[in-house]
Amino acid sequence: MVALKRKFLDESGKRWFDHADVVVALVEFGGLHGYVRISGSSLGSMLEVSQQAASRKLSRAVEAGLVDKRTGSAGFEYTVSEFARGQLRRFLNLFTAPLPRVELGATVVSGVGEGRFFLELRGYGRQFELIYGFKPYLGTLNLKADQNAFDVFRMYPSKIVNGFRTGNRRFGLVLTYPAILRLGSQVVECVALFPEYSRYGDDVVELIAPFSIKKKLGIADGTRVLVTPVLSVG
Amino acid sequence: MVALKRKFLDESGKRWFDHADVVVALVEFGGLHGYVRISGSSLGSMLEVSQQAASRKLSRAVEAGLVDKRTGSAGFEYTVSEFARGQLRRFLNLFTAPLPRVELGATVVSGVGEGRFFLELRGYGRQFELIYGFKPYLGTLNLKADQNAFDVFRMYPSKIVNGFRTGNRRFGLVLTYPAILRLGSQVVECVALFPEYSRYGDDVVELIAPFSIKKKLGIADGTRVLVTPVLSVG
DNA sequence: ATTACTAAGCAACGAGTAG
DNA sequence: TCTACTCGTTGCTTAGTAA
Repeated sequence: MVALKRKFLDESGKRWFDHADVVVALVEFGGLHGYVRISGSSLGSMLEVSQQAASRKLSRAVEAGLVDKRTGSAGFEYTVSEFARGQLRRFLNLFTAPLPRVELGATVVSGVGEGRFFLELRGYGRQFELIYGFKPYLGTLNLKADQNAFDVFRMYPSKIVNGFRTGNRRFGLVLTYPAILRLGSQVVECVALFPEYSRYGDDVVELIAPFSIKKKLGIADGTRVLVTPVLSVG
Repeated sequence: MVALKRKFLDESGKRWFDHADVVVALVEFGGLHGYVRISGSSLGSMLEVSQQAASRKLSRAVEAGLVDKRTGSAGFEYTVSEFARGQLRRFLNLFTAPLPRVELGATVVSGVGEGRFFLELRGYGRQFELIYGFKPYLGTLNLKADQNAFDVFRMYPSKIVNGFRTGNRRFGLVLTYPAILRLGSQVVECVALFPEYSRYGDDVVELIAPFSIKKKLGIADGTRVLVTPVLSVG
């Protein structure tokens, strides 16, 4: 049972917002469309820090690969790196994109039964009840979506189930999203789970409901279904 | 001669990127569309800092007015404040808006002749020459634009003229942008200046060129002109 | 003018713990 | 469980200065 750590955020140190001051300043002064000639002291006066601090911040942002540096005729010039632009694009997308009404196509797959194990843990179970007001059926329905499901769900407000530790074992947090599952004309309200530690990738959705979804809808592995993130259940 | 400090960036401490980690995490977990239930320890595990640090960061972001806090059924809930959303919107604009081909309508106004004084300072003059390759005529043409000119120009890559100090006097930095000035069919390539310290507001554009623009175009106070930011002169 | 070093001060961090 | 306190340590920031 190898659990992978899901990256809710990028790797520390290489996240653009670890160097947000430098990146934002560069963007504000045109560093998105080309190299900007800027000295440590100028950056310092804009960010209201010393020349030394500003120079250091710049070097570190360059080291982290978020800012590109070159030598111009009148000193060093900097621009926002393509790597940082990529991260920014994703972030801005979250900001500007209206909540999409997406019906994710997905195929029912079989889990390994560990969903039951986790749901039985008081640390998780109590939180689910508190947040959603129902005692979940002790088993998850696993779907393999046709695309990256987490990227779709994460645009919605998550209800966070906090992690905890029992004895010497740590259990990670779980991002949960209210969802609707469709099979033909049948509709089930449920909750999608994206655990911090999971055996699955971002295209797998684990669903819970107050009852066995499989039995209620009469589905088996391989059945095609549609799943949609929603703002709230009920 | 009262010089106002132009705000290139927002006030320190109340800038969203001073709390970028918290704001970004909140956005990533849906805090844009409503309150998100999140504990210090959860935020900590996402940002890879301790529970204490995460709680502190949250409180500080709340104090700064960037994050709103409320008490939910299962603990505190947070959302990105409208104040922060405003800052983010402006930032996103810089990022997503294509460089607009704007012709700013403006009226020629008379300055107080201090343009000449600043241009004569070696600290500025040498940098202008180095960057733009011409010795500026010792006087600025001042325009009062019909809208906030700085907000338009700042979408373009700026060439920064660094500040300096002579004796005990400090001279702030100047953001400069290549521009084109139009009067009827006549066109002049010039450079727009937005000094850190200025007597004017963001709707006033100070222009320099290798020659006297006023004489070349035969204009006087009150003449209507059009000014357009461009990527480069020549 | 610039960047970058060192030393001293101070703010932020994590560990432990209380409420 | 949570938040929030203290405290010792770490690491960032600044001033001064060299190159």
